[in-house]
Amino acid sequence: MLDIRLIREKPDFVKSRLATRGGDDAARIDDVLAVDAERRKLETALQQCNADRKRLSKEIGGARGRGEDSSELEEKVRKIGDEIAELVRQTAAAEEEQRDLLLNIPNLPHAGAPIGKTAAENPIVRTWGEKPQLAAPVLDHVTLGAQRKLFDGERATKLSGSGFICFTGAGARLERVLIQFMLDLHTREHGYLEVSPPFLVRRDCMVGTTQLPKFEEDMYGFEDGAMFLAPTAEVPVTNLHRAEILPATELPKKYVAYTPCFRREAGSAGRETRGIIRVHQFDKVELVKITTPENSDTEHEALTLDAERVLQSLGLHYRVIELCTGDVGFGSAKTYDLEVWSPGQNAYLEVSSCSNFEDFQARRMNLRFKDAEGKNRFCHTLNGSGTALPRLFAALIESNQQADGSVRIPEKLQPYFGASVL
RNA sequence: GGUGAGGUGGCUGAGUGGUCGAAAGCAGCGCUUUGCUAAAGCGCCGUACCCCAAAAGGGUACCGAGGGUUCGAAUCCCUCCCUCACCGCCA
Repeated sequence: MLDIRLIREKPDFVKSRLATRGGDDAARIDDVLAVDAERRKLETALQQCNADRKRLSKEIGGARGRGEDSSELEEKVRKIGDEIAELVRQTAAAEEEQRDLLLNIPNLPHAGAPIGKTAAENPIVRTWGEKPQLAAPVLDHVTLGAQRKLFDGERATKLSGSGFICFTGAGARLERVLIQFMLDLHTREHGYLEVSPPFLVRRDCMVGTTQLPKFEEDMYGFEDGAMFLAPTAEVPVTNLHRAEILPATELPKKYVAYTPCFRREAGSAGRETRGIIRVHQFDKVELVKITTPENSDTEHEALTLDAERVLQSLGLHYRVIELCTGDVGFGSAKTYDLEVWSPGQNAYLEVSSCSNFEDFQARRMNLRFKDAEGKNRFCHTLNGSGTALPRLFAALIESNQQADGSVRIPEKLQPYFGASVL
């Protein structure tokens, strides 16, 4: 959520920053400003009435204490009471309208974000490793998975419908081992605290981390929208500190969490749906940082490197791209995507998205910290998916396939997996 | 799921209809005195929002949340959430 004061004080700046995203968000700024002006007018009138009532009510108390007649005063206050009731109604309506508007306005792109309209304009920041030299024919993960019986899409569909996957045998083992490998890497070498949060969260949490109200159709909700299956661990983990004021000495908070993630993927049927690339339920190991505004850029770079370490450790060729202003997500100011090379698809595949939300989520969650001067300020929140498991899995087996049809297990993973080939 | 007890400022804890934004204590900040650690006295010590060009200043709201009763609610009534205890059921 954007700061209403920033909008009030620098509307042109806000509009021009929003315009770099494309779309008509700039027009909404005028709507917000109009509602804000009206709201404040109402609030001032309401406060005046409240002050009058408070004063007169005390007079009534005093008069009664002295045994004097107060019926005239009471009549006066009764009238003010009616006025207050009406003003309260109007003020509440204006507040709600303002909040609804604000909740649907995206974050301002980071000052240094590359300007662009579509994903095609995302610059490549850096590239690591090289495409593996594989003997022809190069098989994709679907074929490899079928040959090695690593997962069973048909039977998963029998259980839950299309878009679900069931890992089996060595595949299930590899999946589990990747999770543990990542958790160990981030806790032991990068200083993250492991948490294992609930997967079901209240509606408030989904609003806090910007999934709602805009993307409700992509979420699995139930109990009349009161509860949701988390689409990413970012939701429960970031919300751990919702409505808290953290001591500055405790920042940055660094969390790593493994959770399954649930997404409807509404409207994406047929796109990238081959195999296990896009499914409704998948495992993910997520990194979350909560920092001060001063340190958020530095921490964001470090977070991205931490996520990259996973791919490096597994010897997977990847590149880092930065999302341009037209492609960056609704709540994010700045995002790096990690794209791993998929030999089977002969393309780069997004496995990890490292975003800096600045204070956009913190304002929604009322997540603050006490700075050196004792002032309460909003935190900055960052997260990077420490990698979506099925995609990592796919790239891993494709990149390590051997001429004889077996799959080599990367060295770092062997102690976890217990074998060198699959 | 049932029954009971509760939710008050950073913490402890008073307060059952009218100068209560809220006693007192602790912690914290400042000053004074004595002074080796330390002690005593005094003062300050919540958040959000609104008005004001800004500062100064003024105002409103907030005692788990939301409604209601009333001229007036921390205080009375209703609903919900949460915590604790016990009982039941159960992986």
